[in-house]
Amino acid sequence: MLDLKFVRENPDKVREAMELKGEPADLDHLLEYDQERRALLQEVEALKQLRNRVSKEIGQGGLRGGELDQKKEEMRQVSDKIKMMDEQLRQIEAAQEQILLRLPNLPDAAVPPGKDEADNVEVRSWGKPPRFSFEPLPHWEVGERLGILDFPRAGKITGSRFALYRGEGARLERALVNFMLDLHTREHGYQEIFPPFLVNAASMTGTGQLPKFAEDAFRVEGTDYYLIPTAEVPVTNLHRDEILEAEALPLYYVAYSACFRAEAGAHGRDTRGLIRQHQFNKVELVKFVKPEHSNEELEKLVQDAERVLQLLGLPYRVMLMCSGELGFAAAKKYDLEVWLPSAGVYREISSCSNFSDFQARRAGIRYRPAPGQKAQYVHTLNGSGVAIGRTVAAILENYQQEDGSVVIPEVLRPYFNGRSHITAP
RNA sequence: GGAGAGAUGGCCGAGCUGGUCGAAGGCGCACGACUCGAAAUCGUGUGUGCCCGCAAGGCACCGUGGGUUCGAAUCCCACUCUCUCCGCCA
Repeated sequence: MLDLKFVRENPDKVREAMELKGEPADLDHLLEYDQERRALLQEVEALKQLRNRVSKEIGQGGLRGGELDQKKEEMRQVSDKIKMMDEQLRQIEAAQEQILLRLPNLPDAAVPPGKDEADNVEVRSWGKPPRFSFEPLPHWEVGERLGILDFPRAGKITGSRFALYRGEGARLERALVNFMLDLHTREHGYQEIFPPFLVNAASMTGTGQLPKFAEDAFRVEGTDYYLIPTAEVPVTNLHRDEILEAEALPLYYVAYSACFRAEAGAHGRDTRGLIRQHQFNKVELVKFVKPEHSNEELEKLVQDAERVLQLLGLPYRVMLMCSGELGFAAAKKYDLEVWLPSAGVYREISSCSNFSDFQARRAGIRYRPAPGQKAQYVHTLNGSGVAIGRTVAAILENYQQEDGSVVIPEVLRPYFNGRSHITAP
């Protein structure tokens, strides 16, 4: 959320941001409501002042019979009027809030302007795509031949866009979760969190999923609970409505969670394999930092995510997202894209964003810069460290052998009793 | 699921027979005094948001939402959450 005062004073900047991001919102009405609200507020506050003053007079007991009754009657009418105006005010404020919650964050100055992924900028790449002496198969075929992925059964049990892992496949998924958690907690200084997978509407609003993207989330019928689309939601909201001590910053958290996405509007895209699922696993990195450090913290966050892919030996590139690809809440974002040999393309496997104070303002996450000073909003960041399902896909494809087996990356072998291959039973 | 207790400022905690309560007291914190310096001690100060604005000022907030009243932290109703006990249960 943007600061209303900032919006009022810099409507052009807000408009520019909406255009750059392709995230339109009703700024004109917001500004109208703002004017209306302030005028009404002055009126009603004058009435409240009057009521407070007269009520105090009455309380002091100086008034006698007729005069007392007259004042009470007057104030009764004033109160009625106040009640009406307060209700009006409440409606304006609610309408205003709805628009304000739909205004996108401003892009960071370093973000390249652009419309779609063609305008993203490659920052660096790592590793070389492997050469095959045979035609590499897509990961779902590798997995199905090995008997470790079973999409037909997942479809029977639940429906499309769900996966079932079996045997070494299930173990691979679990190994990756543990490997990533171990790496980030032991070597990168993150504290492990295991959060609830269901959150309330306030939390979804705090990180920006609501109100704008309600159709992307699964909601539990008859409740106020949503299945989390990412651990970012519970972990960022961990400090909702809190004032943190300056010495406590920066805070680094890492969390494994299942993630649930309705994938509304994704009909026909990535219908096969593990790339786009309604439920997938992810290890997420979340940071709370002082505003002046957020961009350097983003760089470190990206490197922490890259480390996962490097240790797994998976070729990838780092892309700086252009304004149009930034999304609603981010000020700056990098994607890590991993090489998928079967399609011959790089696919997103991690997304690392600096949200500046956008989420912090929504969620009321502040810190006190120095004792006695006014609390101000922290900056929040998060990034996948990394998505598990897509990592499985990348491993199956990059490490597949001509005989149908898959080499287990060395760092994962401790989780496989030292074994080096996944082979068909 | 049943019964009871509670929710107050950065934290703890009074107030809850309605007005003198934005709220005692303590802790914490800031500044000052004392000191070579520090601790201890003493003094002063210290919530948030909004409106107006040169300044002064005003309004709101005591879990949330309603109600009663000239006036509500205080009374009434509903809801949420926390704790205790009982039941059920992985």
